[in-house]
This record gives sequence, structure tokens and C-alpha cells, in this order.
Amino acid sequence: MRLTKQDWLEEARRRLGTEGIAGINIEKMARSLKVSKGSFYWHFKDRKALLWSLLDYWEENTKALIVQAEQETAPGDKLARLFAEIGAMGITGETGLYSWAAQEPEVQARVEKVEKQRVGYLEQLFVESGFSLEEAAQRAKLTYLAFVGYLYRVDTDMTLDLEELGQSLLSLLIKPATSSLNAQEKKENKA
Amino acid sequence: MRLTKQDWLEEARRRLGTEGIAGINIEKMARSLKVSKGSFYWHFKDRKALLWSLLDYWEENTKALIVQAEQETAPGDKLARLFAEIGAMGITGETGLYSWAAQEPEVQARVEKVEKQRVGYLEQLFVESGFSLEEAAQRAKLTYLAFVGYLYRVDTDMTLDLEELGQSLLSLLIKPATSSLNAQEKKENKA
DNA sequence: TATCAACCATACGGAAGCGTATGGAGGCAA
DNA sequence: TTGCCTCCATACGCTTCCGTATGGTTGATA
Repeated sequence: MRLTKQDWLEEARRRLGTEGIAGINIEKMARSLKVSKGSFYWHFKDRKALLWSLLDYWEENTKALIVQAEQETAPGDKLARLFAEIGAMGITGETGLYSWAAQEPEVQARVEKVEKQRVGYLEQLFVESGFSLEEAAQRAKLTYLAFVGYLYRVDTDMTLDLEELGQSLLSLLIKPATSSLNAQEKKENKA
Repeated sequence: MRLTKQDWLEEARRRLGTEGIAGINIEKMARSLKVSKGSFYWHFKDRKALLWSLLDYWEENTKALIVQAEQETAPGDKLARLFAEIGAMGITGETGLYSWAAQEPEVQARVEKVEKQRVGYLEQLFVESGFSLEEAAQRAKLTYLAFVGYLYRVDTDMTLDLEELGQSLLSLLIKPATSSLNAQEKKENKA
């Protein structure tokens, strides 16, 4: 069977989701794909190159997600959209990246860069909702932590499903300010 | 140097915290402890036996934590105490257990058992705070997810520190009900 | 159809880990 | 002193990876 670089990347993403970083084992992958590892080393310099490509993909994914969310107008809708899109595409494998990052500083730096974008975006949503910068930062981090927790505990009894999580966060963290913002809008309408 | 079983367990816990499950490498540990692995295999049947002992320790730890928290009376204080104790003892290594659990069903079962105790306890706290069972369950899970997220992102810019997290959860998830409960208490006082 | 580049198989060397076998070293007790 | 029990060192076999070297296959193209 003739493979492309993409085939290998897809297999790697599958395994990152189910078995974590340790699942990205060239000889096992070759067996799954029914080729020899000669194929792998044709498409990639070494194992690290593959993992690095995975990081690229992951980074693009985050950006795309934010673009999608921004199609909504209200911050609450943006957050809901964000969770919906995440649920739709299924970002399995994040956890694998984190544990990998914990071991290699280079990777940690890249992961943190992407995470900064994420938390930064969440922060923006809370600011749009009418919170102060400090409040927004706090709520953004809390939201992100809950999300990371979700990623790790998904498929156990301990977690809400993604929609529930989104709704909970929405009602607990955004609602109060949205209503106060509505109050302000009413004021402006009267003026 | 003559070692005890405890010495090996402590070394393992250290490594679980810093390097995760993969860090529990018998030959590396032996080098750190300046003995040969002959010592290890005298104290433990095999690597799995050591890991299993680690699970025991972790389970006991959770129970102890709950006992400590129960020394407080108000549910809010209990939650705060919980986070304080966690911060004091530093439960590093949890994340290593999770990723290990993801790979071995036996371990997964044990981890989930302990997690059920944890979330169950949190649920109880929210019920004590005046929430309905459903609300309490939702908030307990959210709290736990945020906690797990914290464990994974600690030592990055993406997280609040543990006290902040506790305070945030307290003010966002318990406060509203506590005040409504206060309102009820006032009613009762008038009657 | 002959050639060349793209792609893959096979076989190997080497490192790292696990677990075992066996033989001490050292204390303690008869 | 002799024997025994606890604990450890050393050396080995086995497996599973990674990465390389080398040659084979296939399909497009001149």
C-alpha cells in the first residue's frame, strides 16, 4: 500500500488521542498501516519531525476555532459556538501534547504560546460581556482550566459533557454581567 | 546503602510528580538512590507492584483530605480548607496517575472510584450550601474539572494559583446560594 | 520500452528497559 | 565459629524501540 505524509499524520493523531504521546510508536504505526517503517522514514526525518508536525496542526486548529467563534456577535454566543465547534471536530489528543510538553521545554514553549492565544481570546469574550480586565482574566483562566479538566476526564463519570460544560460556564460566568450590560443598554436607550 | 520499601516509594512519588509515569524507571531510580536494581526487586515483585502501592497511597491521601475539610462547619469554609490542605501537602503526581489510568483499565477503575468519592464530597458541600441535587452535581463536576485542569496547567501562565482558584470557585459557585440561604435564615429569625 | 524518481521492504546496529539467577556482604544468634 | 537471614551487586537474556543502509518495486514520462 502506498501512503502519503497525511496518512501518517492521521494515524499519529488517532493514536495521540487514544494512547497519548507514547502511542506514537513508529513500528506500531507501521503495523497498523500495514507498511514497514521504511515508509515512515521516507516521509519524515525522524519521530520528532512527526511530533512537530502534529504541533503545527494543533496550532492551526486553535486559530480556526477562534475564527469560527467570531462569526457570532454576542460574546455568550461566541462562547457557545466555541464549545459547539470543539465538540464537532473533537479535539482529541490535546492531553497527549500536554504531557509531552511537560517533558520537553521546546514543546512546552510552543504549547504555552497557543494557550496564551486561547486564554487571551476567552478574556476578550468576558471583557465584551462587560467585566473588568481583572475579572475577565480570572474567569478566562477558570474557563480554560475547566476545559482542560474536561479533556482529561472525558469518557468518565466525573465530567459533564461538552455542551453541559459550555452551558454551565455560560450561565455561571457570563450571565450576571450580560444582564448588567442589558441594564446599561436600557439606560442608553432612554437617553 | 541499605534501603527500605519506603525509600523506594518516596523516590517513585517524587518522579511521578516531575516526570510522570514514564519517570518511574527502575534502573534510573536505582541510580538516583545509588543502589542497584537488585535492591528494588528485593522489595517489590515488579514495577507494577510499586505503581499499585502508589495508588494505595493516593487513595489514603484523598480520604485524609476530606477528613481535614470536615473539621470546618460551613460548607464554604470546608471548600476553602480543602484547597488550603491540598496546597499545603502538594498533591503532585496526580496527572501521572491519570495518564497511567488511561492506558490500563484496572487502574482506570481504581482512579474513578476515588474520583467518585471526591466529586461526591463536593456535591455534598454544594447541597449543604442550599443547592438542589442537580445544581449541586453540576457545580461539583465543574469544580472538579477546574481542579484537574489546575493540576495539569500548574506552573504555567495559564492557571490561577490554588488559593485564587479556590476563592474564584467559592465566590462564583457557592456565594449566590449562601446569600439566599442567609435570606432564609433572616426569615426564620423573624418568625 | 527504458529510465528515473518516488516510495517501500528487509535487515541490521544500538540503546534502554524489564525481570531473573546467582553469588556475595553483613549482622545476629546459637 | 558456624549458620542463617536480610539485603544488595553483577551479569545475563529478552523485548521493544529508534534510526540507518541498502536494495527492490512501481508508475509516470520521454
